[in-house]
Amino acid sequence: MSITADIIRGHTETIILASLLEHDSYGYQINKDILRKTDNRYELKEATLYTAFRRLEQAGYITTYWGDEKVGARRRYYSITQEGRKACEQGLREWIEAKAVIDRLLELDQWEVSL
Amino acid sequence: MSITADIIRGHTETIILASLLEHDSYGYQINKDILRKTDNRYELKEATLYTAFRRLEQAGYITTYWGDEKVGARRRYYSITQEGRKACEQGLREWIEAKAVIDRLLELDQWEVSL
DNA sequence: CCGATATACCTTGACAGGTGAGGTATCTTG
DNA sequence: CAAGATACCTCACCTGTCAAGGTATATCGG
Repeated sequence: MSITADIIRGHTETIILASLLEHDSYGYQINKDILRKTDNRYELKEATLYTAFRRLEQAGYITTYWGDEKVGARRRYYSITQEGRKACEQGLREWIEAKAVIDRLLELDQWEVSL
Repeated sequence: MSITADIIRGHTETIILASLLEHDSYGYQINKDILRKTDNRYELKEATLYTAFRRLEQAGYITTYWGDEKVGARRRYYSITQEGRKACEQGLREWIEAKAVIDRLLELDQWEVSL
């Protein structure tokens, strides 16, 4: 896990929201999805994940319900709300903007050859 | 200033180091440069800037000296060290990596059409 | 059957970086 | 002479991350 936390910090919520866009999911699964999508390069810490869920719920961006597993550990599912979709889109916009700004500031073109 | 702090958080030090790559500079100037480079979209808060300088100095990434202005307010200049250059390059690598990871997680391609 | 591992959830306290609010001093310009 | 720009700085507070701890169930090899 070479990616330092502070680099990702602030994107956590958008990442979680984005993972709920297509279908409801639960904590463990969301994290495994992240791991898979990034070819094992990144994974949220559990504490980070669950505190983010609480924030998102409080903000009205997600709702939650318990799954009815007959077998195995119980699962708490999360569902993105309409407001959550808006927030996700907003987060994405901010990401695109931030990316442009940081790229500009790090003057990527200066280095690209040698990296 | 639409870019939220947490999005930039963690890049501050790399941004400052990058601004010192070509020539020494001082706090106020560095911030104005950032403002100019980003077309007034982004600017570091002064408190953020100066605390970052202290960290960078402590880490041995920059050295500092007072300018000999005959007129106007005094300026404290900063100079990037060899280690600072390495750290900057490392920060840039991390940025490139993080960018790829976040892009993947936000599945940018899903949206790009509508954004 | 027992230990290890995977699945699945959760909380707490500590820590680090960002920042609002406050301060100092000099120079320019109307 | 007041206002604003230049230029520096610190402190206390806030927020997100995370190590460390906890709970419970299922599977699988030996």
